[in-house]
Amino acid sequence: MADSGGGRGRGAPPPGAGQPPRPTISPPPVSAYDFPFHGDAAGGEGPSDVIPCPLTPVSSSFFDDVESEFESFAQLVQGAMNSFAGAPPPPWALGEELMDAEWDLGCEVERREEGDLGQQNVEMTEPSPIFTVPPGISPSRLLHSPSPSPDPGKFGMSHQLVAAQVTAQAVQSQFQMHYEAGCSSSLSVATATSLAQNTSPPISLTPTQEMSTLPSNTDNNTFESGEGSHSDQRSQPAALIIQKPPYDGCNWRKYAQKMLKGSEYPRSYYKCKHPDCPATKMIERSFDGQIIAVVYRRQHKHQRPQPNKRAKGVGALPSGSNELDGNPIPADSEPGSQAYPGNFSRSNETMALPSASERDQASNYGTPEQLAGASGGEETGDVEQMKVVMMRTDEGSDSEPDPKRRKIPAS
DNA sequence: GATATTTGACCTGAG
DNA sequence: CCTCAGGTCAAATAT
Repeated sequence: MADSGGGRGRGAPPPGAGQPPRPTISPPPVSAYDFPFHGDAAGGEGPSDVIPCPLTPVSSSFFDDVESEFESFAQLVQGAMNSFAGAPPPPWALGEELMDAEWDLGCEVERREEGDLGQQNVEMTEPSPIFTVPPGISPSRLLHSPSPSPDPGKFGMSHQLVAAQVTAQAVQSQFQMHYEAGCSSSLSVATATSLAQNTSPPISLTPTQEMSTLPSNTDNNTFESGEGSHSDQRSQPAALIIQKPPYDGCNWRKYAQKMLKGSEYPRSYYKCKHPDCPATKMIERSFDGQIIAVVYRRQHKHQRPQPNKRAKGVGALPSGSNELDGNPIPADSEPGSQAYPGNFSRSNETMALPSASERDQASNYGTPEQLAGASGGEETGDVEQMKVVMMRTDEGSDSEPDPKRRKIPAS
């Protein structure tokens, strides 16, 4: 009710000020264990290495926490970093990997909540490297990053948040690297972008603008920049860039936007336009328009549009399939960015111009098999149950009925 | 005029 | 049982 009243309107406030150079982080290969579920939903082709979607719990609390427990937090981060550091930063296209992984899983990336984070935290500390911190980025930097309003009391959470943040950063960085390299893979998932970019001078650990630049397939990702042109974005990271939700291959319709309590950024809710598709996704964006986190919920019940392996291209929509739902591509869908990953299960090859969207898409769609399975009734009897939580292993995610379903009016 | 987005209200679940 | 927070709906508005 009233919560949304806060900051509605995703207006994009003035971009914060300049941002520090983006650090480079190379995400290391992640083991499937990261994704407890989905083993091969993809149809078997799924990559064994799955990278957890970097959903970063973005919220002001993060900063708060961080600040309050700065030291501890630093330590925590450092520890995590150390672990990561050990992993070799393969130049592989993270985006693709991610995509595949997500896709295979049909992954529903779920933003880890505080509680969930706890687990994450554990993982972070564990030897299993979620990502490595390349020379470009120094953990110390992260550690030293200033944090805005401290909020003592949430220590535990801060760690988790931090961890998540770091992960996200890593991923983001990676994506960016790819982009720059010419790889168009992008991370649609939650990347922690500068959480505090403008809001506060805080943590510099966020590669922020990366996201903004990333998708830049110029034509595909339609960024809404206050004024700037896409080209500028590349060079001007600080510019206010509003990233549109990544195109997943299906059309999403924004049906709501809300300000979360602990978050400084509003969360946008999108629904798959497909009639039967219960898939929804939530995107958190910073005021700058950067995507901070993307969470997918439920799987698409419909078949994913067939990507004709056409690379993006403005007119490269997959033939006919582009209309995924028969609807014109909404702004959110990022017209033009349709490079669907070939199949739900795999898309690497197709990704000529993978954009964040692709990844996104992958994450939501079930692979054909999955889809079928869903209907068939494997465990997916209901897509809703498909809620796969990236690291949430403790909860019975499968038993999740429907997060919050509004009661249906009797009439 | 149609479609998409915005926004307040409502509902549900968790604490 | 109550309150809080999150998620969704639907009307209003914008494009």
